[in-house]
Amino acid sequence: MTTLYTEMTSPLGTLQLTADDGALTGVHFPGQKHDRPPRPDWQRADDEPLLAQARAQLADYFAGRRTEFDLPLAPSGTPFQQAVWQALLAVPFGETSTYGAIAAAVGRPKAVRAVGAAIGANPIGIVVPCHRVVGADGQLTGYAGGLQRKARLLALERRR
Amino acid sequence: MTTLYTEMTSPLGTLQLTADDGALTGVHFPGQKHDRPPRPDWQRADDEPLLAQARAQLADYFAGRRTEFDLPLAPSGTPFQQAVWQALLAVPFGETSTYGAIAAAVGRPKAVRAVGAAIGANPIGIVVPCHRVVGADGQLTGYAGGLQRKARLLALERRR
DNA sequence: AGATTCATGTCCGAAAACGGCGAGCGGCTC
DNA sequence: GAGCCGCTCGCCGTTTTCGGACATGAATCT
Repeated sequence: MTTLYTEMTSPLGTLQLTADDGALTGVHFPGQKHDRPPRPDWQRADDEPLLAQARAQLADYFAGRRTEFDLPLAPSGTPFQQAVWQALLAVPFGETSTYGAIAAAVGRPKAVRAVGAAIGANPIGIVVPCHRVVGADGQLTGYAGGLQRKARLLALERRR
Repeated sequence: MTTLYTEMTSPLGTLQLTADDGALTGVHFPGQKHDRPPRPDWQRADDEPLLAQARAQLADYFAGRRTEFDLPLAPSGTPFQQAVWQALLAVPFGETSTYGAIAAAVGRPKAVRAVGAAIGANPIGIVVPCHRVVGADGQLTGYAGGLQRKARLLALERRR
């Protein structure tokens, strides 16, 4: 049950990918909020099949050649968070949703702020498209990697 | 890093021994305060060398044939608790100490009640002789396994 | 229109409560 | 007086509880 990780460069900066037990568990910009700095008991594994595959799909995404990811995911979090992240996966490339819509989707229409917090804690950036959630009035309210990056991701998806 | 455990019968009731990674981590009377009920991810291992050895030494102790234990111990706790439990090991068979004396021994002469709490949380009963600590006036103030058992342990040690 | 209120899960820090104590003090007995 | 309770209060690490801050938004009130 060792944790494996690798890194890659993207138009938005370095990305760190983490995998546990055959499933992707993290995609972070180093230094972002809630990031997971590599620990000594982790093992760097650039050539591990899953990590290599993830890196390739992300590269394709940034190059505009891919709109969906096909990877085994295993983010760790509370049941509520799991539900929220699951709901995020249903927001398609190029579209956006709102915190209220996600809250409704998980059956807690009033837990809007809680949804905000859960989305903020999303450990698998980009692949779990937390950047596609905006305020009810369309405003980009926040992003763990910085609003700048959120805007550029949305622009990238709009461009197609 | 799997947890192994076994059981044995003693004059004071059933004892449950737990071991992790080559060292003893617990000796409990099932049902006592702060006990650790076996979990599904534990593995019963009556014949594991360390556990068998511990069982034998405890049997000798109850039979009056042994006054000291020789086992690798690894109780898990806070630094303060570790210090207190370490100090307990210095109280010899047949003698008693007081909460105040232990407090002084760990360099916190005034942390008497804290010492009481730490001793109460001792995960390795009998082997780490928390039963040898009594009140300043000689009163048996408490024991996770019940005062009854504390009294009988002290009687056993006095008998020799 | 703008300001205020409230609902809601999780994390985090602060604050309070809780003990397997023991010294000190005031009253009581003889 | 000299002991002997018995009460009160300070001590301190750990655990539990509590209060706020958050990647919000609909409804209600000026």
